[in-house]
Amino acid sequence: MPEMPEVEVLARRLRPLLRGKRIRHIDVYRKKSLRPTASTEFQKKLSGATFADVSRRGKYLLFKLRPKTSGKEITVLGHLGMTGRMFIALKKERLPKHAAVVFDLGKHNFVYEDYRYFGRMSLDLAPIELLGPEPLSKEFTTTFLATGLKRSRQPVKVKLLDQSIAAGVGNIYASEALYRAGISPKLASNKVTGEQTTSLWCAIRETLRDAIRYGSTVPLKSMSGKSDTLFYYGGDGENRYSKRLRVYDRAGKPCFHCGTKIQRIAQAARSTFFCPHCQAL
DNA sequence: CACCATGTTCCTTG
DNA sequence: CCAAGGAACATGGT
Repeated sequence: MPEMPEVEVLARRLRPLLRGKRIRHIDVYRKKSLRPTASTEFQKKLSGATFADVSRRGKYLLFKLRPKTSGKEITVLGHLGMTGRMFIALKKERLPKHAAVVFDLGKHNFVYEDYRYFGRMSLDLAPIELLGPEPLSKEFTTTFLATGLKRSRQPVKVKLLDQSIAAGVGNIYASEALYRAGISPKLASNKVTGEQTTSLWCAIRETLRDAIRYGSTVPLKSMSGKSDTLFYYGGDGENRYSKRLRVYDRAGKPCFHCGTKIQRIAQAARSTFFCPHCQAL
């Protein structure tokens, strides 16, 4: 689920569903999913609190809550890792096998589940201090991007995953943005020209904006077919969105622009997809 | 058994 | 001090 557009769509979906809901009780099935916060502290601080807002920063979700007794607002940070999901379900519905934390909201549960447990929910806000600007905000300028790229010899695809460059860009959209910009993922960051920086800047923003729009218009369905898991992810499908991802997970398939076979390579132990013709070095 | 998977952090090496 | 590479975290699917 979890790159910036997916998290943004999730935040938008959760916001109206959680606002005003009071937490009766919290079940912690996986204490490590709250690291570094202790489960006792988490439960004590949040039991009786009311959700006031849900927002996003990079790939992190921010839950704002009003405490039970008057006091200052509480912020809970959420991260979905690779496989995290969050959704609202009727209490009578069976919990998923890998439910990590479940908030009792009365008639409904707010469920955080994550079968690989790379994600987390915590009261520690330190992670967001290290993030670079939001790529769709005015703080993210071509100059900022150029400066970030200039002092690295890493391949530009690898550098795009650095959250201090543009918060929220992940492995899928890094490949997608480079394809749109016509830049080889292997090009060293400090060799990216000024002109290329500008097209990359545009491509990052277009790619993310399009992905948010896609997620905002497509019905988010569950994999189980039961409750709405508020989940979306997927490459080529049979539906009208089949061209949403242009290179990611399309190794061996023809480039939509020139027909050349899309290539998959490994960079920093992660897959990169690109068109060797449209993104020549 | 092998290799792959939307992410981050820690440890080592240079 | 920093940049870069690799492993670890954990549970699957193919």
